[in-house]
Amino acid sequence: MLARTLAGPAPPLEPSPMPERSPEIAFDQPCPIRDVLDRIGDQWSLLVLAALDGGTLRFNELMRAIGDISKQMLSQTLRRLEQDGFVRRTVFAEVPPRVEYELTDLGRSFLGPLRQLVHWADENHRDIVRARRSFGARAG
Amino acid sequence: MLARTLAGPAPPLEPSPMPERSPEIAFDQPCPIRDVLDRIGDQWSLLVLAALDGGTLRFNELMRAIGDISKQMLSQTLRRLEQDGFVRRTVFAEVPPRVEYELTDLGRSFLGPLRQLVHWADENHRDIVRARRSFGARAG
DNA sequence: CGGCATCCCCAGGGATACTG
DNA sequence: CAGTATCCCTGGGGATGCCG
Repeated sequence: MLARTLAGPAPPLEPSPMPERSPEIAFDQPCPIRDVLDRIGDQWSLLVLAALDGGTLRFNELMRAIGDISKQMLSQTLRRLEQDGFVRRTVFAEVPPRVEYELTDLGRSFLGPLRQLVHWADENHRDIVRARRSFGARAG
Repeated sequence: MLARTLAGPAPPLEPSPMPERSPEIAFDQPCPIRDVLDRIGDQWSLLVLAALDGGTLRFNELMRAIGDISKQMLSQTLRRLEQDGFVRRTVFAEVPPRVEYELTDLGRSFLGPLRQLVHWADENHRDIVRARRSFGARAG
């Protein structure tokens, strides 16, 4: 299946007609990209990462910052991000309890490519909306 | 909600509490990024785009290329990508019917940022897997 | 061949209540 | 405050069949 293609070695910025396959790569997940995208591709992970880009936040601060996320989802999302090494969780032995979340180096390094994507989205959103409209005009 | 932050030109490094919603912000989608991500963030869009990076393909060729996608999902994914202007669909009046899919300029331009992300995923996948394992060691 | 329509199932996720 | 446990329901998406 094509999943392998996405996992190719280096992303040539030049248009390369032949995507090379690396036959020997097969760890836990068949495709690193699918693996990564399955995580950050969910409804909330990117929002959480973006929120933490501003600095350390506590659980409820994150809830308020994102606004429309449930406790359960925030909790689950944070655990996964922590698990994958994007986020560091620090518990303070206080009363009432305090837990702080912050980006790790890995998490911060991810924001680079992410910003590229965000930038592209910003730049091209108008075109997309326009395409969508004109498509709506042609079809129903 | 935080969605706006992702759409901003430059993410504010100051922790800016935005507890209130902006009721007036409502184009088609509240946030370009959410809008774009909701599309390409699904299970299949990126795979389709990657497949078409190699060149024009027909419907069944795409099915075979991706391998584990159903007709319905491929059809739906292609329609959305076409709708958003990433993909061009060409129907040939032949018997049997022939339909070809190819990337538009917009679609191709998107592969730039995408490759950055792919590159990052490739580079850091090992670290992620490692983090995941060590987390599994600490917790259950 | 290239799809849309239909059926059907189950897991993702919201709401709520409870705990440390 | 910072979660976990439980319930419940919706809709995403697979399988299949039909049509141009």
